[in-house]
Amino acid sequence: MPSRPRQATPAQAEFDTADRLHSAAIHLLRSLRIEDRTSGLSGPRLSALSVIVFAGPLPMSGLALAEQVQPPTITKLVRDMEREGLVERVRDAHDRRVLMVRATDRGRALLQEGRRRRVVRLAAALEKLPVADRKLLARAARLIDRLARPPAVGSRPPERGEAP
Amino acid sequence: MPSRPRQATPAQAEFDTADRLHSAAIHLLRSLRIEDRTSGLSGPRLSALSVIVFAGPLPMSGLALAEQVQPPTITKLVRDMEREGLVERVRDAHDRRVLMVRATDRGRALLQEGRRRRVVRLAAALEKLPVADRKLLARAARLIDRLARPPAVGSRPPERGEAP
DNA sequence: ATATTTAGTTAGACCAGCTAACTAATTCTA
DNA sequence: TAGAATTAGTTAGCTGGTCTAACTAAATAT
Repeated sequence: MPSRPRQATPAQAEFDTADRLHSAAIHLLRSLRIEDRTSGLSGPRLSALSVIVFAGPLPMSGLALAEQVQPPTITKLVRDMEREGLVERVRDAHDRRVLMVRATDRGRALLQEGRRRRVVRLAAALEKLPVADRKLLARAARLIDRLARPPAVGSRPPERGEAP
Repeated sequence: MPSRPRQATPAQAEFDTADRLHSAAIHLLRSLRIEDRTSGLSGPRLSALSVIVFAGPLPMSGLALAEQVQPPTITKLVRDMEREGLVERVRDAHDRRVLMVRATDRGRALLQEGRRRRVVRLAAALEKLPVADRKLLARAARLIDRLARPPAVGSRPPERGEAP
């Protein structure tokens, strides 16, 4: 979609790259979403469950922060996942306002499976690429994720269980 | 969120990369979506409008194909964008079943502006990266987009205005 | 002339996100 | 220490994007 008429804007190259990344992300997620119906785990759920499993039990607010969404979004997400037995909410003893979320065994198991399903097609496509391209994408993935969390840059104390 | 226990699976490295790309795409789009409210153009709209502008007037079905979504999704998307004066639908004279979609001047103008808005934060972040990283991301964006359109691979003739 | 195929829409569902307004628990302060 | 302010989370209600199933209308094939 890019390849628009060049104008003498500063940072035109960066703009184009940003634009292409944007499109690529949309198309990537759309193509992955095909697997949702069978796996029962959408992208956002998979992503949240992943945080819950690997960043240990954490408060609702922590999850909202990690996922970069507003609290009500997390309320709904966790409520639905709780209904399906993937996570549990436990009232914190020290501060009875906070609810700690943790994964159930079933949640842990489904994370593996769901992730495999959702990502397997992409992984298969990756296998067909030349080694250099695969390496490039591995590095790019890390870069993008760092780039995509601008409010956090340098300002958010690392969450429990988060890589330093 | 990856960094899971290594198992001796074939293609473990590709799986991890795919997983990371998945997360990165989710977080990227979430971070970009913040600009939506001000621009009036969400990701999907921006993406569709971009196709309409640069791939010229095209039938609804062509847009659905390009965007990799089902026809009803396009019906709604285009209907809403038409309401806002961004695109028009014209009955094709030769085959009166098909509706050609084309951008209005207003649509064209808003595309520029909306894209700028939505992507400007990311572009700014890119500018702060070392040159090598920027180049890497530019290449990665193209790779990802190609990867993410598996049904089209090799089968779709390049659209007008699309880089060859 | 009818049957089949194709393009698009409508209806109805679901999920993910938001803001605004609320409750309950905690902490601050006068 | 009583009341005010803050914090954690929920509820209600909206928008948007996506899907499938069932439909209409036009074109094509038998």
